[in-house]
Amino acid sequence: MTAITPPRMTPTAVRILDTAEVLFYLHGLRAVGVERIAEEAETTKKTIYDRFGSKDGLITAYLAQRRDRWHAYALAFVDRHEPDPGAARVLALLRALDSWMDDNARGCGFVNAYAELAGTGHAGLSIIADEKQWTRDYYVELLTEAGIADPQRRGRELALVHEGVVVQLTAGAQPHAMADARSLAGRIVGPWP
Amino acid sequence: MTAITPPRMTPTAVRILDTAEVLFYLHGLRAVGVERIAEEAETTKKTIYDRFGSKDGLITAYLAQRRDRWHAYALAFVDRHEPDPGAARVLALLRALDSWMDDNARGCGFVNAYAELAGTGHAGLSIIADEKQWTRDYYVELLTEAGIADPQRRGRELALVHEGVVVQLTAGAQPHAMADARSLAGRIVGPWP
DNA sequence: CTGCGAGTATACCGACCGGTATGGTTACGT
DNA sequence: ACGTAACCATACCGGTCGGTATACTCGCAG
Repeated sequence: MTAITPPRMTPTAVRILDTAEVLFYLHGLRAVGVERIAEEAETTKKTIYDRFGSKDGLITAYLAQRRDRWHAYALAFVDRHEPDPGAARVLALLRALDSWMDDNARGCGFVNAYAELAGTGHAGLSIIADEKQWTRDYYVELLTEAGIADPQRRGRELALVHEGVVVQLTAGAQPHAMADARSLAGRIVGPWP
Repeated sequence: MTAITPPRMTPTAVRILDTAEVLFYLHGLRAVGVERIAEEAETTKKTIYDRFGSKDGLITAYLAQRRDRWHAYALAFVDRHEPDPGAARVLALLRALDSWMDDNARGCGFVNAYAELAGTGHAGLSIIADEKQWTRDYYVELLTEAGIADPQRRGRELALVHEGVVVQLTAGAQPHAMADARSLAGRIVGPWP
């Protein structure tokens, strides 16, 4: 039995993880050392290793927390802005992304993490795939409850646009990409010729 | 005058750059040390620094070479497979990406590099933006020569799909994403309701 | 009262990092 | 023949990396 102990989220562990989330997202995984996280979280390396076991453990916890945070954000945004099933509710998920990116201008944290983790057998890779699948599935779910035809395929198409716009806005240096994404998404959701 | 001396591409410099391109793409920028590049290129750190000045200089040269290689590949692919203007020729650019990714399964090297460089003032960042703009512009150009209406907007939409499918195929772990991208792109290029 | 978990503080480890220094060997153009 | 550019080999530099060890304080539950 090699049961993996999940980190015990003591108050200091919460502070560590919140600090790590900011730094990892802002500067990248390898660019941020454990010592710097300890300093900015006002604790010590010892405590980080007591709580998370290793830097890889901390990275995994970071990805899981970020995934959960995005899911909660998207769910709440859609429910609050478009509570009723329909095309507008589907498109609200893209608006959630737009709003989310106001505070996340460095692109998709999962794509960025993938860039540094792919090829290694890192535990965080499955969390990254998880997040992408969740967003695809949520589009499909919203299309289904809206009674729109062929929700699976349209959901996957919306997910394509969803990921594409993030890249264009950041690496692509295309500040108006969201408008294109919205109009394209509107046509994917709308009636078909 | 602080004229930047471009690297003199001696035979060894070519070997260094080719090795760097493979290693940087496969493992990431920070994950690969100068010493390892020297070993695998069968040369020495001294020569690397003589030719490229610094690791950042080598990274910049890597991005420039990769950009040029993709441009040449895309141009040649489209011309060879669909020499005549029209919708099929526009879609051939997406097929070029499909083919390109057979040997580049780790996603977009520029998006990956952006993940590690964003926020720094690295010279490579403008090369990344360059590449994204070139691909967008090429879509627009192909649409224009095909005589398709509203080529600017459709070009930007195709570029969205283009970037989106790479993310879904790699970080998204969605092996069938290319089929969705193709059918969506087909509708973007095709007649409008 | 005692034991324990949480946390602090600090020193340390070997390995590796980007980058430099020294010195020597070839090949080639003038 | 001589200078120069390209390259090789190796040792070295200060700094940082992930991770460990030691020793201490504090609050709390038995």
